[in-house]
Amino acid sequence: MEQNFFQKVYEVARQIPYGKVTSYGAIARAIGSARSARMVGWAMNNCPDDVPAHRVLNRAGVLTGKMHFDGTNLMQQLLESEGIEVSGNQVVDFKKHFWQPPIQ
DNA sequence: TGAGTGACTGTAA
DNA sequence: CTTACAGCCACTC
Repeated sequence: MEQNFFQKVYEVARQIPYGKVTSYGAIARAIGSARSARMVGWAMNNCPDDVPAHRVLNRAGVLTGKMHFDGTNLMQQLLESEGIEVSGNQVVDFKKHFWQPPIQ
């Protein structure tokens, strides 16, 4: 299988700058499948180590995938280490840290 | 081959 | 304002 979809997801996810975050929908739109936001999250389930999955959140800025990380608070700590404030499972000033991936 | 599922999103009530 | 529902695509069983 080509797995082109996954490759595109990873390619976009890798472009997320340090200290920035984006949403599944934004990535889905960037790869031309705006309605495949769920698939983006599914792709993250197989995320390679070189893909900063902790910078990918849902539209509300909530760490929906935090449970998929080894540590219960690993995702939050990674974000905080990049200068992003996290309250509980939600990012503070999400829009401020939001990064729009380039539409291909 | 068909039905079920998911790290989501947007609109409706 | 908050809560619910339906749509969506790709993948697994």
